Amino acid sequence: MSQHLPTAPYRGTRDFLPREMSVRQQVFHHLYEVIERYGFVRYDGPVLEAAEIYEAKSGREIADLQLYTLTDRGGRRLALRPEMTPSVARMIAANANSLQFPVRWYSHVNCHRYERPQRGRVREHWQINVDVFGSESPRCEVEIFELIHDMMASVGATRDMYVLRVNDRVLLEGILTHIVGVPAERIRQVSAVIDRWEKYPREQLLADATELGLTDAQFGRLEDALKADESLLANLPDDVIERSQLARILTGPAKDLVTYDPLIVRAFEYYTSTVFEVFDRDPANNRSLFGGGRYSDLVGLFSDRCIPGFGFGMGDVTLFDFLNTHGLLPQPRAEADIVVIPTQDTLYDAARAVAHQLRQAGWRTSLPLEPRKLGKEIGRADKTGARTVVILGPDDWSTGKIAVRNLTNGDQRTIEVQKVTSYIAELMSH
RNA sequence: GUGGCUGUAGCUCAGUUGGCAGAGCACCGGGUUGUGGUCCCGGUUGUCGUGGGUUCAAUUCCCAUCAGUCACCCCA
Repeated sequence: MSQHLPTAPYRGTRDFLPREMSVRQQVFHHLYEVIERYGFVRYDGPVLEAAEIYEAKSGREIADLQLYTLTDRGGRRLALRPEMTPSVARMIAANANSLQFPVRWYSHVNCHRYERPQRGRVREHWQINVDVFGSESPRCEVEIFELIHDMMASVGATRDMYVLRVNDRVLLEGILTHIVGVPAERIRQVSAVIDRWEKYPREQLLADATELGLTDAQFGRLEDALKADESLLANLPDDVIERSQLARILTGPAKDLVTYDPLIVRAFEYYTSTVFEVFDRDPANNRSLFGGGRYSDLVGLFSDRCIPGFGFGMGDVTLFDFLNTHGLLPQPRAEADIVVIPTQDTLYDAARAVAHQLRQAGWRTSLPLEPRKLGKEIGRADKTGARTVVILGPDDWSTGKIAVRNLTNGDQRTIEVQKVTSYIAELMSH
């Protein structure tokens, strides 16, 4: 009685078999292409980092509860990266003296968080990270927002399927300070209440606010402020508006890229002004798809230089839920375009030569590895998705000919072997 | 970390007044020797998630545990 190891992947992690991988590759290929079209260049980095880089700025929840940590043989405390932003900030700091700012960088990496798996959330996810470093200009925001819409369009999404909700912590702070009258030391806690605004009943929010020292009148002003549109910004002092990149966007021609929403807060502590989240409009995925923001100080963890960053992370789990919900997932790609089948084992080397010719011409071509009856082999070729089979039989071959069968419509023609690539090119073109 | 639901062949599932397990699909082979997608025939596959308990006997009842799933917390 043998005891085998489990075949299931570790909880919250996923195997990607070729069929799923094909779908993923197609989707990500579209995204990479759009990102690179904006002039972003790809980087990568280690999955292990010093645990400290997350404990400083990522937020208590992540550092205390969701970090995979380990101690190496030298006693160093390490963590599996739960997100990429601290890593890229580290790389920027390390290479700041040789980079020409601003830089546009992107990556696609796996990140780990120790969480309880459920819809939209696993323990290892694959996240695309897109960041601009070295510019305070609101043009960073505009460029990234435009990029996001292009990325969504590239995978088939239309603007009615999702919404890009944007806020600015500078504006939020201004509202809390100057309109609601929240003391500076309570801003963060009140922000956390706002983060939960859409999920909690009003009584709960009121109770939380009261506990933080807000009067009923203040809570009323908070409610009104959070319901208001961008006209509210007129009530804020000039110096607050001055410090906000978003305020300038909301009054300019790029305004229609985003929806201003004072409820967007985000948990990462390192965000300093603009914050945004993309939401699926379908109620089946009632959570944010992905998001990002502006962080002025993160590079400062590693260096005296102050290099601002602005960017976002897009995780695969929520993205694929979105694509699935909207029927936007592509079909897996066929394993091969063409299968070359010898009807007798003695014709294997001849088939190999024909296959080689087709591969030289760029076709994905496979040969059976085990001898089988022709009918079986054609059936197998069909199931793998090949649209064409080339059949080598002794009679045809002795006169320099082969049979080419179109599996889509069953048409078959016997042609001279020298013409195989041009004939198939013609066949595949429609 | 908290709570609800679920756990039988590779997949989707059926299977109780407790008696040593089934279907469809998939996979493999055959229906005469070089022609698939339909049809017919045959075959492989399960410690009934795991460990205990009750019982003459448990897939079926009880407990625990693990896993999946949904919600909460939080977030991507």
